[in-house]
Amino acid sequence: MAKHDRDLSLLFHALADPTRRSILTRLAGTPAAVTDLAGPTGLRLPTVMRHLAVLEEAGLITSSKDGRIRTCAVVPQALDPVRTWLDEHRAIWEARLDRLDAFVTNVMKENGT
Amino acid sequence: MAKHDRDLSLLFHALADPTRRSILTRLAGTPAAVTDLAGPTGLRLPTVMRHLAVLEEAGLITSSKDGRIRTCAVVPQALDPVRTWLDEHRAIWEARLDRLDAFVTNVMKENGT
DNA sequence: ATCATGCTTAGCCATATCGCTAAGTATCAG
DNA sequence: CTGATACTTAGCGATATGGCTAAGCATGAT
Repeated sequence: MAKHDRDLSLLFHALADPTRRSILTRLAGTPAAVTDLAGPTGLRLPTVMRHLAVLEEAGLITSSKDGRIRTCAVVPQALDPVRTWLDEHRAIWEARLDRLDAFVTNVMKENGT
Repeated sequence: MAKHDRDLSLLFHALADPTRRSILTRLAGTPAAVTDLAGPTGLRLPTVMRHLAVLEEAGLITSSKDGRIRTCAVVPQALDPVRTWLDEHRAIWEARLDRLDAFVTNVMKENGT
């Protein structure tokens, strides 16, 4: 439970910036070099590097250097914890909405969670 | 597309803090008063108030005051934009993983999306 | 009227974030 | 070797964040 706290915080924080999200979107189709990623943002290279570092720390992207070119690529499974958190909470929230709190409690008992 | 940018940033930022996530979790089952929410965090009231303000600005909770007690409750649909963003990106990312980009494009055409 | 309770506001401090420039380092081309 | 390219590092400034205390205000109980 509390174990994933840091992961989640890093992930959510990484996703909280429009520039970083646009980088992720741009990176979705194909891996790209740092300069290619910087282009459309209109930001300077060091600034973009920082964003990439944040994304990499959160585990959302990987990068490797070939010659003088660093290529960045997306890490699809990285979003799993976010998705899990979302699913759990949506379940509880909607249960509350439908006034089925008891039901949820029951399901959780059945799952042994 | 760019229209939801601010919403998403506010949402992700609100979710990036462990204290705020714990408040949301605590609030999942039942609405609660500010003091009740502050208790388990070990933080002072003004600090908790700030967290609540962030959550409310992001649309994740609502609050109303009855007498001198402010009661906070979760807003379940608030997570929809997050879920949407996640779904879209997971689709693209996994497509890339499985090298089935063409297939996804196809499905999207069939769905008229 | 008085006091306790529950929230609210104002303001301080430390640290983090996001942008930048300037000056590196490391390839690759000629 | 020289120069261009592609990143990298160092460090600065403005603003935002997350915590606090102290003091204020409104309501409920006595």
